[in-house]
Amino acid sequence: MSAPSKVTIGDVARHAGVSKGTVSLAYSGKRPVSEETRQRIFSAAAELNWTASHRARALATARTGAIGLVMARDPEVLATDAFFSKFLSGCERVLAEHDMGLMLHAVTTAEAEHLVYERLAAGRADGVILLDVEIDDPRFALVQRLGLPAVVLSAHEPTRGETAGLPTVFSDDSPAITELVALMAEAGHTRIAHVAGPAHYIHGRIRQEAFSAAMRKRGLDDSLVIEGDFTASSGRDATAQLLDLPQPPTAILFANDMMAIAGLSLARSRGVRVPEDLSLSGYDDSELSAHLSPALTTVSTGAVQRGQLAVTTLLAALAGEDPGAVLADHTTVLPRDSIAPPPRP
Amino acid sequence: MSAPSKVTIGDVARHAGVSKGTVSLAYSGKRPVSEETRQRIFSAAAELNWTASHRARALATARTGAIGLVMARDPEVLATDAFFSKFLSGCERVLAEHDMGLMLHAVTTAEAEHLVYERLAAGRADGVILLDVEIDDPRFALVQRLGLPAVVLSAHEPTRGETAGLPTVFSDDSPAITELVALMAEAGHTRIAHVAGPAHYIHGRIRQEAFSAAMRKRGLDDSLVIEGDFTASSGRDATAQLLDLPQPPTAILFANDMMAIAGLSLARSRGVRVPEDLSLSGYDDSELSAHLSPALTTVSTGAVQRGQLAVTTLLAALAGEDPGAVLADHTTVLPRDSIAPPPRP
DNA sequence: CTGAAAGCGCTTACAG
DNA sequence: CTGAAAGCGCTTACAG
Repeated sequence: MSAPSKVTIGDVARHAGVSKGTVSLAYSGKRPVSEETRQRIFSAAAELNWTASHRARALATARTGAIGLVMARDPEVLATDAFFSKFLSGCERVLAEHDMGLMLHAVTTAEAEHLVYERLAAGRADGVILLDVEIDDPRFALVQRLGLPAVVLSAHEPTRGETAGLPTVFSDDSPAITELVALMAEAGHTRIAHVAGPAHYIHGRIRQEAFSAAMRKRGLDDSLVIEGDFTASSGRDATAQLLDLPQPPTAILFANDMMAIAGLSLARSRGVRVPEDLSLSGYDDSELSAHLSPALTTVSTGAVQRGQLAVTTLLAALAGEDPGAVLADHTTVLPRDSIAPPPRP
Repeated sequence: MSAPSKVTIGDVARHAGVSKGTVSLAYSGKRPVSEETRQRIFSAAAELNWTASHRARALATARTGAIGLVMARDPEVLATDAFFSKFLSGCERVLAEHDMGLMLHAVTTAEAEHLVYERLAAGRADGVILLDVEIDDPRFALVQRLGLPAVVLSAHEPTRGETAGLPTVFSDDSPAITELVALMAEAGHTRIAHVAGPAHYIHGRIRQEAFSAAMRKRGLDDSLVIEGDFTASSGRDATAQLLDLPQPPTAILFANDMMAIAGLSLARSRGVRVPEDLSLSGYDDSELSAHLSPALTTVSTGAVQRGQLAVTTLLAALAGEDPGAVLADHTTVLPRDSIAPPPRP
């Protein structure tokens, strides 16, 4: 059990009777190497149990072989977020193909976040993906100042200048919201409330705007909106507030599953039947939502595909292309049992 | 916006009129540098906007400055797992202090997992933390063969040889389970069931063994055990199975919150009142559990502290110490509203 | 198809 | 307290 892996490309070269350059070429395939010497090299490497040092390669190629991802949300919230781990797994899928890795950072303050991006830019990552983007997000300027390649993940098609010219992968959250409103309205609901996500997030704002637009287009009152923060606790509180209204809504559209599930639980504990007395919908398609009783109508956001697309787009940018704004169209409403006609008055 | 960061330590040295070595020393403090030249160096660096290249430093020091973490669970399951993101945030806390990062990999097959460890060992990480450990986990031998420093996270004190001599951070899951059984038994329950996690995981097995031991010690029947897989879907199915019994249990102890929440939802949809007709408990303290109605009695596992401790321990191992087995004693039962006396027969 | 050599940008003995 | 130089282990023009 003595320290292994001290064998270098030089040892392999010597063992195979070739130069270090040839060993390198045999693996990279960047120039032809005769079949015979290639075999000699491979068996020498196998015999010596050699693997190229990632650190040396990184310095020589000026590539770290990793992308950065920084999560700036409270870990408690992240914990129950259906999006992240699926997104991560999508990223990993394409990173693995390219022999790359993912540097993950969790921060809780703005200063810490700033620092992390500086460290990433200093050679710990070749580029980053920007999540939970805000209006005029300060990170847009930061990554550009740092010369750190980045792609931003957004919830709608960026208007000009909105993402400061950075490559963007966007899904449009609006159609799904419109569809949910339609589902509720067509079941006969007229008093429909929305428990929104924070409006400073683009995805929070977009969902709320889509809700209002859809309601108004049907001539319905769109004023029943409470802003939550994606946590179960805010979902529960918002639901309590709505149920306490003199004219409580008969349907509530939540901006994510966690808030919806907490709301569902609260409603039932008050003797409000779901969906007979109250219809509900979530957003994000968490595993729980499908296995609740009743199962929660929600929206699958194609988080895995967005992860894949985000990485693909970042790699394209690293290769010198300008990917522009690319659409991820995997958002789908999943109608389940939590929406039914409203009770007779 | 031309490519920045092409400024090197040599530029700074020249600008400050010193050697590259002195610049290096001024920052690392590994040898004294006169206050005056230090200032010259710092202002030169500031003026040129220089930051040391992480890649070059990594090669020179034979340290990557990152630890590896590989998640081998289904992303759908991870998504709703209360443990990971808190654990990650704990890791980050101490990594940040040491100017280090975290390489995260998500894999779904055993081969992929094997490959990931080889890549990590090739210089992408200085060490790894082993999660979701199994009996005779093949990774123990793998990391040792690869010469990859590792610490394992376990759910009980390792018996000799169990973790192959690797440094181990363990929390003992047994006392919390014993306490939950006591809570239920003292409320008057005798037919208590357990919906377990997979027995091939150490934490799954330990919780189940603790359940059986606690039940037997009280002279209660410990045979009502169903093995789930930590998903909401398995929690729902197991609960259905239990409620369909001719003599259904009056209390169910679940091995994690997700299964418990799905079980709670199913029970109520069948008209079974919680906690009046059925008492329930979870494990992991997910954010949702506290904001459900009724709030779920569960177990806080100190995931953040365990993350911190795991990294601290790994850093100690990297520094050449032998940390042995260290106890993380932050497991606490959180009594809430989901346990009450059983209904009168 | 292959070799010898320079270079990537730091750190760290070795001298002074 | 400081400098000059070697070294970390690869890759990649440059020659042949």
